[in-house]
Amino acid sequence: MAATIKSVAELAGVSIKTVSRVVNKEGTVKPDTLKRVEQAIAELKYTPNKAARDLASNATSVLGYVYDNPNAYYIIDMQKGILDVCRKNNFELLIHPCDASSENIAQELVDMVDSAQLAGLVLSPPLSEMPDVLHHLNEKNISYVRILSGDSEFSSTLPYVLVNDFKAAFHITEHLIAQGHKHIAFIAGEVIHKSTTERLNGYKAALKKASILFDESLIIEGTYSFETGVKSADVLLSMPSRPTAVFACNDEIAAGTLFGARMKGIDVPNDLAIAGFEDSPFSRQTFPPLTTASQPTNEIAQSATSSLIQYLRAKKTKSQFDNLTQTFIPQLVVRRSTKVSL
Amino acid sequence: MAATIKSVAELAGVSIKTVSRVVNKEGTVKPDTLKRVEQAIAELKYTPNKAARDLASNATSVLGYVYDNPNAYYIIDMQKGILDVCRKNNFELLIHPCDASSENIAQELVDMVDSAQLAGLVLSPPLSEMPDVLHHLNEKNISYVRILSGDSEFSSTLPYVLVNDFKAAFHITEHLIAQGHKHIAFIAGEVIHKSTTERLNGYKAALKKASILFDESLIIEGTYSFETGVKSADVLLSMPSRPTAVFACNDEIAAGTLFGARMKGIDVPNDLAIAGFEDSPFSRQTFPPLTTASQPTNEIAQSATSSLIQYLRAKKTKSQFDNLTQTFIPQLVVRRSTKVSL
DNA sequence: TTTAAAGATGACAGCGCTGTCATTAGGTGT
DNA sequence: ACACCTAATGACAGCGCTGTCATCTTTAAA
Repeated sequence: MAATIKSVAELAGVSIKTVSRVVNKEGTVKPDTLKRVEQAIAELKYTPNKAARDLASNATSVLGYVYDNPNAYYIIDMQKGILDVCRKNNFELLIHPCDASSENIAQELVDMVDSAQLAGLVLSPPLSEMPDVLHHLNEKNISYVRILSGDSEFSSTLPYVLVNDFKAAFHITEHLIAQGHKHIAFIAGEVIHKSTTERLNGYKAALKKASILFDESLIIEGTYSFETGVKSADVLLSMPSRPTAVFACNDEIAAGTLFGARMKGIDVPNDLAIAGFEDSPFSRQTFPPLTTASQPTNEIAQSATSSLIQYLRAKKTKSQFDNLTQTFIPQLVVRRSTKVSL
Repeated sequence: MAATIKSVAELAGVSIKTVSRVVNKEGTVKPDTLKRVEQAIAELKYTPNKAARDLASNATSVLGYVYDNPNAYYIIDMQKGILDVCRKNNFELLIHPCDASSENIAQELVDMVDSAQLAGLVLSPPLSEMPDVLHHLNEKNISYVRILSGDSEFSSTLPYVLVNDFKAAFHITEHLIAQGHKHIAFIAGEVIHKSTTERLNGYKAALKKASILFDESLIIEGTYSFETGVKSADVLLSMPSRPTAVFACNDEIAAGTLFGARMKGIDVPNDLAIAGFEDSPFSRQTFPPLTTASQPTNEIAQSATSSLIQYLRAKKTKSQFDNLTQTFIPQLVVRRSTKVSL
């Protein structure tokens, strides 16, 4: 049978409470006692029983990662990042894919947290940006950390991590302009994603800086999907004065646009430059490879998760929680889809 | 505070044990008692405390999904399938990405199961096919279900699910032959994946059936990666008598091959037909879209997970476990990369 | 009607830990 | 020497459930 706290205590010649103190790093144990206990733990290969722990301390150590995002790579990266931090802190991770457009998504999440007895939630867009969801969580006093698109910090009791899509989009558009483009189309993703409007604003800002008139007809609304790209290519390429460049809101759209351009025999980047966003693995594998903006998803996830855990600890001990918000700026990656000579 | 079994018992006017019986569907409760208890549960919105349950029953209800697979889509699909079944059965899922090529992967897994106190493991290739890993798990009496490539059932106390890559590869190759190809190259993935050899064997069998001589020089060894495809295209296309078709072991390789062919100005499918495997989302999005074989990953995951849960139940009650192995055959999906008129 | 067997329910210990509070040991100052 | 304080440790209840076994109730057979 597995070792218990009792067997460790006996071997070390101390009470179980002292073992508990060592395991929980309470720090009020004499150095030599500490050593004896640690040795006993090692010898018996003791691992604290999670269930007993949770039960006794009336607090679980399971976080939930809730997502609704079509990008498998993004999710996998997020998961890895969250997991890394969870492991280091003895937390577990529960995965919960869901449908953000569902009628009662807020209730679903609350119920889920309840029934799975979660300590807290990691929310990525678009869930992290839905007022209704946040409101319900707040009401039930559920802890969560948000990853969201934005460029300015704001005050909040709960932790959050920002991704500055505005600046990244600005840089991409500037790059396009630097290649000589003046007619630059913008293909948007779901408007429910704040990233869409942030990226659009970055695009607009760059145009303005270059004194290029913003042309409403060059904006196409769609979803973060390959299909949107294909359809948009169709629309854009049959315009009387067609754009010479396209800034797609993500790589999927960009890949679709590329596909659509191909269908029409349009050469990329000579006849049409295409830029994406997110640096998905396949953005390197299209022909030609896509210019894009790369965000350190893994790091973002880690940062968010450790903030959440710190918050939970502070909450438990009722101590002060310093909400040190990190901001990440996706970096421009130039590839052949926007530049001939590379 | 949240309702406990005690409060439910009081409200229903029964003992806590009876509530426990209802919650666990033991079936030895009178219909009207049952109704009273159920009503009390609903009224108090009672959810059993997982920690207490696990502690008292000395068994956790957390499964682990261990994977080392470069295909994000595959993993996401697997996860969803596993999760669906877990939810229905009140199990939780712990995700554990790992590196199969690591020296002490077996030990890592054993330790992980230990420290996270897992009930069982879901193993997908290549881990499900590594004798050393399985051996270690067996030694520690850890329960697991395997998803693996194979075409014949075999006896095993532990559950497993088969994916018949042989037949699927056979069909793909036959399709290529039907298009008039006689010079068909095969680009292999990691040999550690049994799927690689299964697919190669399917390829060989189809050639044989069509009386086409197997040509060793048309076989290229590589990894399941885009890069392998690019490099292979280079090699194949500079052969004196170059192949007219390529069967790539997965879509990534196929996409790479397509990319490589493009670089050389080779037209697909007219000058070179390319088939992949796995039906990854991007196989639809290359230009031209890839012919491939589609496996119902989600179903496979579900099947595997429910087998595992059944096994665990049987083990707990020491009853007979019927190892009903399911076999899945990936289906041929024909797209333009192998066929001009479509 | 009596009696045994089966069915339904309850009492209670105990799973392995943490929190609370009591106790003991080890200084410090007078 | 004493009281006095702090640091280190231990005793013990109890977290919310399940398993075991005892008890009570019903049903069917004699």
